[in-house]
Amino acid sequence: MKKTKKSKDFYDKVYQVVRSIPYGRVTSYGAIAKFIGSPQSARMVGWALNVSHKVQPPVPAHRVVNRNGLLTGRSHFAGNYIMEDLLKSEGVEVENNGIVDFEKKYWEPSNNSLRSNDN
DNA sequence: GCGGTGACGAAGC
DNA sequence: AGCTTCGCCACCG
Repeated sequence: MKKTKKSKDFYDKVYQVVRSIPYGRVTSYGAIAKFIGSPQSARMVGWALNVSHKVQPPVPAHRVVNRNGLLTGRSHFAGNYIMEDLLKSEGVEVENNGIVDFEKKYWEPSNNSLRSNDN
């Protein structure tokens, strides 16, 4: 009964990592892609997040921004304000479509964090 | 089955 | 320093 995971594995990993993002933290597509094993496949991460809205438990895609810290995918949410509003609600300051102190808020995916949240 | 596209990223110009 | 091209691979027509 092998199911030939194919790309499903990639998607699943993306969701796992994104869900593991701590409150008030953000990460980048490339970081997730790299963590998965395809550092150049950052686009696939974005595509995975594109369908993440129908995945459950819900994936906090608003915590995922590009490597610049810009909210590039905000227009893919229910509203253009959703992503920014959610981030602000979590204590992440957003200005000019970008995350303030992105380096401080930046969270890098790690296997340790997937098992238990102990930073 | 192929070409165009994409919530990215890095390199090239 | 800003724009363009390539790569990556899955999805859509």
